[in-house]
Amino acid sequence: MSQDGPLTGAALLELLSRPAPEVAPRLLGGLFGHRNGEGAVVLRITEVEAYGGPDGSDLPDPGAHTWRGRTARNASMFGPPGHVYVYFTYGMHHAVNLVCRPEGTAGGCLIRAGEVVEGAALARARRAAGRARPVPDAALARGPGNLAKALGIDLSHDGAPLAAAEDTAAPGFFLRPARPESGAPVGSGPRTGVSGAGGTPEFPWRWWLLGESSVSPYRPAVPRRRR
DNA sequence: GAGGCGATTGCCT
DNA sequence: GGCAATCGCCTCT
Repeated sequence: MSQDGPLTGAALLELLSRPAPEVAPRLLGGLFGHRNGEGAVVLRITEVEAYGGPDGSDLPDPGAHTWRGRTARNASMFGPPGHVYVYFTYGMHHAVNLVCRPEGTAGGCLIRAGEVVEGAALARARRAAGRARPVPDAALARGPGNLAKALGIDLSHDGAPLAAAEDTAAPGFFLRPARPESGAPVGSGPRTGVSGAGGTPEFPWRWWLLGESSVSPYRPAVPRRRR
């Protein structure tokens, strides 16, 4: 994939090399897109969460998949920045993170929600699969599982590189962060669905654009009942 | 090798 | 608001 737009590629890598809680708010309002053989879907990011590293690291995060160290599943989170970490959960949902921090250190930003600004027809078709009712446009990419589905993302994309600008011909991912001076009102709070210490107000590592209908509702982690 | 559970979602009551 | 669906990964035996 064409990796380096002249200046933007370097700027993107510089941004993504920082700790995730620093990067995440900067992603709000930016564009994130994915193109494959079916076409491209592009989002304006409206909700993100930051995740850190393992116990004993310089950014320990008991709510992160990396908390117990590197495994085959989370290896991408320890990889170089400017790539994506895709995981599969609940037996049916995928979610996508942008890997942050230099290689060897773990961190990432979970893209939780966005407003579809390009490829809405394709996103609608993907989201409609297996459903009785149509999906409102504001909900096409509301929630990490829905967002991954709208973008056509699955485990085969884990570790894929991120380009700094959209190449309208090449398949793959691209990211265009928001301009730092864009002063849109932002909310922040505890991360959704994170259990244990990582879900406490001490980790207010979720950010969203206020007043956006595509932002997912907050849900605290619910301990699963035993059968 | 087995068992538990999850950075969720959508339907049902 | 409650809860089933569904399976790969992780932990423990």
